[in-house]
Amino acid sequence: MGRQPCCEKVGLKKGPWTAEEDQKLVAFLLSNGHCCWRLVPKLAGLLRCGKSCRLRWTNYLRPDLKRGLLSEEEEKLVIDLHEQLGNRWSKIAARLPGRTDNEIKNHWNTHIKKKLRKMGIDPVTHRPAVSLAQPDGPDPLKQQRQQEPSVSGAGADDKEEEEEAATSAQPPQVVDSSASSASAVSPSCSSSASASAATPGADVDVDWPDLFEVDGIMDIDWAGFLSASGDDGGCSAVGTDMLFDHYSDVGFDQQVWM
DNA sequence: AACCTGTACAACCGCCTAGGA
DNA sequence: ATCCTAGGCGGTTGTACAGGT
Repeated sequence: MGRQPCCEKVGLKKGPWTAEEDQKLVAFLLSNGHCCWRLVPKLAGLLRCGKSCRLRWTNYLRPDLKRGLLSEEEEKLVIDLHEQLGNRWSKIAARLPGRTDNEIKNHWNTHIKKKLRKMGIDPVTHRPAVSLAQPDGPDPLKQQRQQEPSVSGAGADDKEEEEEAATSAQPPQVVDSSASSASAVSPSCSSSASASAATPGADVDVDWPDLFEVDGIMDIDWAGFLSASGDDGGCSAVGTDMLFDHYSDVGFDQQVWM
């Protein structure tokens, strides 16, 4: 049996993308869009699988992406949305213009999760984590796992448990209200990729040919092209006041965070 | 200066789902 | 109703880099 690979993997390149590959992909997508991701690498002259191209485009090359750290407001929003939606990163990303699910997921796992734990908040339930009463004690994660029923099955069960835990704190009434805002963001940039790429951020006029005079395409300050994004370029330090507000009912010590 | 460890993030993998034949 | 394909999603891994010893 077994599952068919998404594409012929033989002879395909893996690993980090080179600037040249980026240029080829961007040039192709901007001029042609994508009718079918499977054909994109062939037509663009890339030794990559379509899936890889799609990922590279949506997570890294899309011109409407913001770069840099999440702002204070964005981080707060991520926490809010995670509380409602659980690990539905794409849904969360749909509410944050210019951010990708991958980016948010990474930020959550590397930054926010840690901060919440430090604050004594269980990042899954968004409630005070009992086991964190002794921050220097045994690994709170281990204790948490021990408290939970066995999750050796992984997969769907695992997810359901987490969702249940997350939603038990607050019922998931997020009926695709994301749809409205999501449409403005178009994180999946599916069939409208070419359109959204050609007109990133509505009335932004991007001089695309200039892009290819840059060595590594990601050296480009996309934000510079996207004046409509309206943030500070993503370089602002992630503040915490809003988090303190958010969890004020939990009653954690602000000093712990600092 | 060299090595070790931890962190951040890009990329991959496998599963799920929607839509068409 | 069933099968197949492509796209999408979330979890996990790999790697480069920074900081510490």
